[in-house]
Amino acid sequence: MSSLDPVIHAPVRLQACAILSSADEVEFALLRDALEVSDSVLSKHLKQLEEAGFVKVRKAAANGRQRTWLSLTAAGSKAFAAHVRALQALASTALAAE
Amino acid sequence: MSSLDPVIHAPVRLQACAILSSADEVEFALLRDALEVSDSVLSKHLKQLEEAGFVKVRKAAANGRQRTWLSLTAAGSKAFAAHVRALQALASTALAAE
DNA sequence: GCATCTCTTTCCACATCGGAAAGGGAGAAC
DNA sequence: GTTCTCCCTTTCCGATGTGGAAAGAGATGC
Repeated sequence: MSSLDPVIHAPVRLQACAILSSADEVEFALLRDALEVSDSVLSKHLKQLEEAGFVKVRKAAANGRQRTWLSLTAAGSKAFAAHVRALQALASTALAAE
Repeated sequence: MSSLDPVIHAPVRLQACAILSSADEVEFALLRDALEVSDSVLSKHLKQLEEAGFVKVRKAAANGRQRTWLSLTAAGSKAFAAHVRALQALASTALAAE
């Protein structure tokens, strides 16, 4: 019945996708702080999203330090949007009773 | 950061709450079929919701067979509504970028 | 009694998760 | 040019969650 993608549904990744969908690119450290997770935890979640083809990783050995920039792929945006729609469908089922 | 309740967020329980919130009472078998899970799986998820104070179980040894009726408690409705609001907040963050 | 229906509980194997710590890899410092 | 530091990655670990199968339990119906 459900079209809830488990790769996206996990709280950390769901919120990561929401943040990523709100900007072209987001820095690793910014995402880590926003989600309030450790480096390793974020890295592991991003790996899952990347392996699912939802996130693109860009390493920029930019001015001085190296930084990692994350963004949703087209497939990622699409999957996230579908996920949100599925959640909204759930919620509207609920709201219909009020 | 997140106000996503893990007891509610798990897909099976999230959908169970959505269904329960759309009716006064729902029969065990109907919920099981709607969620497409086995008896044991539904029973275990309901137990978690019950222990969290979100679901009330009513056993009706009614006409012939015994039936189990489920409903959200006031706390359950409140928690589910809060959860939906948290999800909507996430989604709106995302939509702001479009 | 004995079977039947309707859950509930137990057992088990497996996946997921987070934290700590060790491991790179790329510049910066000296 | 070796060492240091920064910025992630990966590994290791224990804890938790999940589903399926099967046994159990409680209330009828025969």
